Amino acid sequence: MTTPSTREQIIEAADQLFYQQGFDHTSFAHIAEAVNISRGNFYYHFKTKDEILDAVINRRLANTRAMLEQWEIDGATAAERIRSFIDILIMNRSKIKRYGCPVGSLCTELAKLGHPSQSEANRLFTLFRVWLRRQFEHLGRKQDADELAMHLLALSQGIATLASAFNDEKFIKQEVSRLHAWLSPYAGNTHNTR
Amino acid sequence: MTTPSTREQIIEAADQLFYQQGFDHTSFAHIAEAVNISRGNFYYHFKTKDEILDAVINRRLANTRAMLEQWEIDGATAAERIRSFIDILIMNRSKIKRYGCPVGSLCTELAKLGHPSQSEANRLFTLFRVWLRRQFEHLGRKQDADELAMHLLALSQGIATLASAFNDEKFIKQEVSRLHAWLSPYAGNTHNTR
DNA sequence: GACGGATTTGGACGATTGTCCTAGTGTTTA
DNA sequence: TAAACACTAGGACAATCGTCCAAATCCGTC
Repeated sequence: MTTPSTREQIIEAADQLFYQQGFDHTSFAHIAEAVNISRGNFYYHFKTKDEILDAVINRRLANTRAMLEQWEIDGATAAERIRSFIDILIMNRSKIKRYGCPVGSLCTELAKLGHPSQSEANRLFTLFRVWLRRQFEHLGRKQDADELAMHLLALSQGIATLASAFNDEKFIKQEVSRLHAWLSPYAGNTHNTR
Repeated sequence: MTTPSTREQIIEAADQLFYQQGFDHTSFAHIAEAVNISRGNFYYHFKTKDEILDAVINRRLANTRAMLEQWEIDGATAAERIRSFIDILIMNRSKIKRYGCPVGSLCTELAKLGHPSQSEANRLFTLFRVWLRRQFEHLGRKQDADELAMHLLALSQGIATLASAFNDEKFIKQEVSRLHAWLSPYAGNTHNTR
């Protein structure tokens, strides 16, 4: 068990703080306190705050790719794999209730700031979109696979937003049940190979 | 045609800027420039920035109430009234594409900031929720009226978020069509009084 | 033990933030 | 005309922001 490098500690702390407090509102002082280093130390590891943001986004991209690959390994059928996606709403419900969706809230904030890394952050959405699209194609929905993927993505976003606004975990469970019921007709009568 | 008071001009400018740039990132200087007044003038009209926020929220609450009442007047049936709600996604698609949903993005930001006016902002969501619930009750769905209302609200949120991230107006139209198709089974075979 | 590169510290910097005050300009009322 | 009031301009203020630097410290190598 090696101790993570300072650079990685900064990225990890920034990742969490950007999620919990937002990018703009998170200052160097906040991150420094979390990692327990001096403010001046940042310049050695990152030239600007935007460089930290890029590192955080890359970290999230890598984590997301790893997660999708794992689902690909664990899920025997495409329907099962899509259920893995739906169930992250349940698994992360506690944090979602407090801070919403990490992807959606970051993209929305960067859009409002007109931030140059906006397109990089949006790649997180694209990752899910492409992956989900492929799953729906496996379910024999070649025609509207992308539409179904986007629909599922959109609903997940909205669920996170409302769960946070109404501080309601039960709503998440309710909508997840709805989603599973919505998915089941697609799940049947196809050869669910990968 | 009377010229609006300075106070109202401030609130209106702040409303737009909070939507376009976010609350935290919008400074007194931004608003002052938009209204063309000196920065020092603020203190006469508003003691703190939070007071401006409250005024903006109240303005949005009033506007939303007026809009819902108008829909109540214009729509002959409950289904027609719900369609009015769905169609704001189309009407505002240009701004939604750029800045997302004004309600959702504000509530998400205030939640991350831990801002005291968070609950006030969430009343905007409640306004829509209660109104939609009543419409679904009119459609004879007493049992799950609230669930349907929340579902519709959530999907609208997600559509706005993704349309903004992917900079895609066509996606809005696509999802609105889906929504109308989703609604039509509910719309039939009931007495659609108000 | 001495050297040298990697890492960290604490603080300086100019700019910007929200807040607050005083002086001044208008406009209405007596 | 004079007093009272509503409103505005401009700047001071302490704090905080992101950025940047010089000096100190750590640590492995000769």
